[in-house]
Amino acid sequence: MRDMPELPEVETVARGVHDRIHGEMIQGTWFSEKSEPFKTPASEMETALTGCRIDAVRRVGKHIVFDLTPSAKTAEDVDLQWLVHLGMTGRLLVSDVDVPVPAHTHGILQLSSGRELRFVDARRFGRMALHRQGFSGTGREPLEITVKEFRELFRGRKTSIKAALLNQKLLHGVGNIYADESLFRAGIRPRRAASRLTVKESARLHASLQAVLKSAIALGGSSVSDYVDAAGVRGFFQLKHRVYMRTGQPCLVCGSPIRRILVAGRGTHYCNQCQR
DNA sequence: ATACCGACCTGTCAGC
DNA sequence: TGCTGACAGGTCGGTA
Repeated sequence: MRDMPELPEVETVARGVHDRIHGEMIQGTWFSEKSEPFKTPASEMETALTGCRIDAVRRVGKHIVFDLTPSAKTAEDVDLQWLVHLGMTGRLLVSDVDVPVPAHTHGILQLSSGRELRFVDARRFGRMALHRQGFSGTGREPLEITVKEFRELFRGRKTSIKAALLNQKLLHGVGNIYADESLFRAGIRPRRAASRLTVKESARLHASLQAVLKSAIALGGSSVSDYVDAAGVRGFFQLKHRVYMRTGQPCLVCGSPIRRILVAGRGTHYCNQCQR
């Protein structure tokens, strides 16, 4: 089981990084040669970030947003933000400078406390970028959307409900694990057409999605320090998930074997008895 | 416009 | 034992 940063994990990381480094100044930066995956060129990030104060670190969707105050304020940079997306394998570490830099480190912020914020990402699906207009994400926040708005997201969508849940332009923050888990808890098959959910079903899905995300955030809280300071999440997910990666194992509700199919190109896990 | 699919990238693991 | 290939998936860009 690998760590796959979705909303709860990103929330956990963002809170942990905020608690450790907010208020610090960025005294310098380093970015790896492999700058191709970066949305903003490394030289541009270097120039913009150096001298900034980190006011806050927070989550928007699956993005980690650093709210910055530049040293020499210009109108252009008043709302400067630094965005980090962890992709599949990205980690943010707060380390003392004498701690060896891990393999696959692609970005470092040198902080006024003498520590460093390090972005480590073996697979390089992660991204770093500057943003200047107030980043609000690509879609709606799953934890804030009302049940009525939630239902309206899927109106006219020919695609499956699972694909719709994963579509970051509709909701942002939901990934493969929480899509499967919330559909199981709502009793809805992943291949159901999004536009065909009944009012009751979309209400159940809204409730179960929020419940599972909140529950995972609560569990993630205890993993914050481990995650940020050291190696990574040691699979606190398995304790909670009921279908994800449980192919062939008995459903925890009815006992029938959990099935695995491909939906929207993703491994998708569900119970054929409990989900209709 | 919406929807779908392959590419990106490398660590892990099953199977020989 | 050691190697090979399939697999994992968030997002983006190309195509239907």
